Amino acid sequence: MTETEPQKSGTIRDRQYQAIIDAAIEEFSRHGFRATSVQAISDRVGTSKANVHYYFKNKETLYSKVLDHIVILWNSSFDQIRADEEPAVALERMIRAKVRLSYTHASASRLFANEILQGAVHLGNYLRHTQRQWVKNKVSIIQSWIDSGKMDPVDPAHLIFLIWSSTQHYADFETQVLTILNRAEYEEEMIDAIAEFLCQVILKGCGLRD
Amino acid sequence: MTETEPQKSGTIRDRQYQAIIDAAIEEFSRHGFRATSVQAISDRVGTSKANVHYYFKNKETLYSKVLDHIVILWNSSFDQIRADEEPAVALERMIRAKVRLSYTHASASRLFANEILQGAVHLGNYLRHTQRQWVKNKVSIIQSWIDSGKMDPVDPAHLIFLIWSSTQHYADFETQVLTILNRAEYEEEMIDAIAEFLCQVILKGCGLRD
DNA sequence: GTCTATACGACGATAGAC
DNA sequence: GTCTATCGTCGTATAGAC
Repeated sequence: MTETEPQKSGTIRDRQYQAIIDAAIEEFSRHGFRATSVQAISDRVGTSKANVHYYFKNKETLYSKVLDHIVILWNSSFDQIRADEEPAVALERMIRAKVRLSYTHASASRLFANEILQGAVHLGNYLRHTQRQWVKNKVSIIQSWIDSGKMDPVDPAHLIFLIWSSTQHYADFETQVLTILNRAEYEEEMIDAIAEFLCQVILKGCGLRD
Repeated sequence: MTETEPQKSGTIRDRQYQAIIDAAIEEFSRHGFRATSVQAISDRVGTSKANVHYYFKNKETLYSKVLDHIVILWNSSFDQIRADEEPAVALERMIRAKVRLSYTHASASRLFANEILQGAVHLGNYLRHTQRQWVKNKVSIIQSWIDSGKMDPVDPAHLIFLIWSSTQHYADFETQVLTILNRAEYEEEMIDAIAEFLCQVILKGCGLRD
C-alpha cells in the first residue's frame, strides 16, 4: 500500500472510503459497470448517494479504483512459477492457488469476468501490457520444460487458458454449478475435491502423472 | 419451429421480429439485461424504440424470448452421448462440438454467461430442471464407463464442468484471449488447434489416450 | 463531513396521429 | 404498421445548507 491509498482503520474518511470500495466490488461484480447504480452502492454502505460522490468524483473513477484494487490482488496472487522447479509441483501449486482464489475472492473474479465479457474497455491496457507479458514469461518456462522432455508437448498458452478457465468457472458460474449440484453454497471439502480433480486431469493430461 | 414463432422469411412482421431478436442477442450479450437499452436495440435494427415495443410489450419479454431462442439452440447442439459408445469417441465429439459452438455462436454464449454471472434470475427454472436432468443423465453414462474400467475414476460432474468451462472460455473471454495472443480475431485453424489441444489434455487426463 | 434539494438527461413505456 | 410526442421514473451529478 502507498500513502495515497487510505487504510482500513484510522479516520472516518479512511473507513468510509474502504466501505464504499467493498460495497462497490459486490455491486459491480453482480451487475457490471453500467447496470450498477450509485444508489445501490450507497444503500449497501448505509450512506447517501451524494456522499459516495463526495469520496469519488464520479462512477467511472470509483470503478477504476475498484479495478486497480482487483488487479493488485491478482498480481500478488499469481504464483511465481520458476523454470528450475519440477513442472508437476509448479503447475499443481498454480492450480490449487487459483481454485482457492476463486473461492475466497469470488466477487472479484466475477467483476473481472464481467469486465472482459463486456469487451474489457477499462482493462485494455492491463491486458495488453502487464498480463500479456506475464503470459509470455510463463509460456517460455513451460516451453523449457517441454524442450527438456519433462512434460508432453502441449501448447503452453492454451494450457494457461485451460487452468484459468477451469478454476475461474467455479466463481463465475457459481450459480449454475450450485444449482446443478443442488447445493446452497460451497464447502471447504468441496473446494479441495475440485482442486484435486483439476490437478489429476490436467497434470495427467500433460504427462505429469502415472 | 411452431406456428407461434415467426419465420425468417415471409411477411414484414416476421422479418422485423427476427431482426429485433438478432439485434437483441448482440446487445444483451455485450451488456446484460439491465445495461442494455431498448434504444440501442432499435438503433441496431434501424427502427424506432416505439416499434420494438410494438413487437414486444416490454424489455422483459423480449429478453425472455431471446433466452428461449438460445436455450433451444443449446439443447439441440448438446450432443447425445450414449452409454454404448466408446468414451474416447463420445467425449471427443462433445468437446469438438462445444468448441465449434463457442466459435459460431459466441454472442449467444456470452449472453448465457452474462445471465449466469448475474445470478441466473431469468434462467433459474431452466437450470433447476432441464439442465440438472441433462447433467444427471450424462453423469450416469460416464459413471458406467468408469465402472466397466474404460476410463479413470474421475468425478463425472466435474468432468462436464471442465469441458464446459474450457470450451466456453474462448467465447466468453474472447477479448482477453485475443489480446494476449495479439490477434484481431479467431481463424478456422486456430479453432481446430484449440479443439485438438483440449481433446489431447482432457482425454489423456481421463486415461483415454496413450 | 454529511445531508437536502434539485438539475437534467436517459430510460421504459404508452397514446394517438397518420 | 410506423411515427411523433409525451409521460413518469430513475440515473448521475452538483450546489448549498448545516
